[in-house]
Amino acid sequence: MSFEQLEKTILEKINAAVNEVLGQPPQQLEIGFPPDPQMGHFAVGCFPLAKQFRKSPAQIAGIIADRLKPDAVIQEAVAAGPYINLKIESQVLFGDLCNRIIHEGTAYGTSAMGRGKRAMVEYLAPNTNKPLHLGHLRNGALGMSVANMLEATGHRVIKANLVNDRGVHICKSMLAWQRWGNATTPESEGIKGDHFVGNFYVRYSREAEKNPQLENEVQQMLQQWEAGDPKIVELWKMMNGWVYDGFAETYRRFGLEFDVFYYESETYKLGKDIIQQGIEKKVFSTDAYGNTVFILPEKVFGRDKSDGLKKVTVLRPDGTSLYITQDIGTAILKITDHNLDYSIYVVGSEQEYHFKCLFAILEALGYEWARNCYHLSYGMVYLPEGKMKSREGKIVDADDLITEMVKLAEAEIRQRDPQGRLAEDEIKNRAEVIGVGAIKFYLLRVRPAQSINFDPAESISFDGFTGPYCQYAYARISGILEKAKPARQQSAGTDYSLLGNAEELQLLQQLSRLPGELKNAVQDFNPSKIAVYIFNTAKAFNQFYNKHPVLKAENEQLVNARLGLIRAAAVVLKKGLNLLGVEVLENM
RNA sequence: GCGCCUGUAGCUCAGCUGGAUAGAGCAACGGACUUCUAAUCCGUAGGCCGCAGGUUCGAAUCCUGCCAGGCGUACCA
Repeated sequence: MSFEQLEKTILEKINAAVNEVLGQPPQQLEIGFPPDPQMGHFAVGCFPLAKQFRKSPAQIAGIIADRLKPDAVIQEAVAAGPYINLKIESQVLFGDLCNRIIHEGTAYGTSAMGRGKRAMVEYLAPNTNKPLHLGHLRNGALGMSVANMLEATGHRVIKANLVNDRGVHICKSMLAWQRWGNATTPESEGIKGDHFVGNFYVRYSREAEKNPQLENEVQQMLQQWEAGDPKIVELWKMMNGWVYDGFAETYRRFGLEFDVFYYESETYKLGKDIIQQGIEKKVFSTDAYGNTVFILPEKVFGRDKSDGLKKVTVLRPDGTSLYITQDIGTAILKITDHNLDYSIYVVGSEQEYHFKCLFAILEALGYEWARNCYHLSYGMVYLPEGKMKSREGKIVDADDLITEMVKLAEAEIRQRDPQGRLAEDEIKNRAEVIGVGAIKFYLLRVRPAQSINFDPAESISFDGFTGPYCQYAYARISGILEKAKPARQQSAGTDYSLLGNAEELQLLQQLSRLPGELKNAVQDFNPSKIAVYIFNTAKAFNQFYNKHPVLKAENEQLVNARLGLIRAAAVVLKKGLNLLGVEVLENM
């Protein structure tokens, strides 16, 4: 019997009891957990029945609890105020769930709710004039995690990266290299390509302060690029190539994957024809300045400062396009390229208004799927000194941060291995998994809408509510299972009725929650729910671990039962961490 | 001005589709390693859940108003 079936069985028994004692079946009751597992394994609040039977919830709970006699499933039913607390026979409670989790393995918790649905997760959207920073890491961690969660719920997921590879800012680093680069390359200087190019972007900003004339040169360069000037295009290709090499390294290291790349150099002219069609369909109009505009529906957007209807410009009078123009085109391109059911944009909260407008326009143009476009908005990452600004150098570089965290993890590993028994590459590998895991967990543990005040001291912690804490719980279990092997394989004859102490119950209850937690998390694109859940599960295991021996339990039957429990816990921890994009280690 | 987000322990945050005494981590203090990995565990201390009303048997949670902070507010991306 699965947990869901178990809950259903319990409700059926209660329904039957109510019908017998009170003369009619009850309205919909919900099953939950008592605050303390010692009180019972499940709880049912009787509030909805108060009106139906004109008795206080406590009275009703008492009547029902008296009627529920112990049987093969229910061990005990006790009324506690308005609640009925139920204890379940251990073999049923533990055995069924542990067997199921061990049997299903990584499939545990997954569902088919998205079967047949195709979802695109667009995330990261870097600029090719500078390296990635902490904000990109939050975006990347969110994007990967949401993609993982969608996959785990049966969706076919396409991960897309919309690369901002053109525009004045790109020309700035190009111009700087042209003037002061002396034909150097990332190879010749031994610098990662994106950093190499980023240095020229910074150089430009410095020089432009002294020499305003540079601004004109950049504009001129942009025009040459748009005109397809072979020399400029070649320079652009070469420098972007350097950047992509650099990005690829960071993607690999941080575990970011993409199925499709869209480049703005290829999409920036999209959307214009759609605007033309929209004009014919009278979706767009021309304003007093000659702009082609979309009038935003008052019901949703309200009115502007001077009490007029709000509008958004989609084409300038000279016919040139805007950010939103190409986004309209790209949105349509994505759908036609990949036959999508859902389109998810992982973009910072400062662009909420933009996406609200974009989706409204798409809907007005008659695209039904516009309702299945979601802006996964997330809060900013603030540094102790304030908002990150790359031009002022107030920034946390992604590569630097990763390297720093990995270094700290490495130091920690060496400290635990004073005799130097570990091989160098083993140390390096562990440090990488722990360091990267710590960053991802740190960025995902708060809900997306929350802005993050980046606290270096807190972010480098490996204790408490952190990735390494959860990884450590997994590694501990692996250690035990390793020692138990090969003598004991989980057998169908494991006697789970021996389990039932407070820590075992707490752990089991945690394990039962994964399917529900995943469903909740994916519904509002919120990986923090998984992070919190996995932390609580790791904690439940650690509490159990500290109080009860597994391999040295009183007798062989108990050893086997506890092995089954922690084997199931390992499955859940690994699954949950993987959903966050965090890897696990067998040893730490 | 308007829109969205945020306000919970010294700090960082869970909880927000209303239900049992408001939780966790960090920091502080005190304990537990001859026992399966102490990146762990246990304990102590710490709260007008921004303020004021309202709805309800019941409000951190829902509604209204106010206060404070962040982000945005077409013709940048």
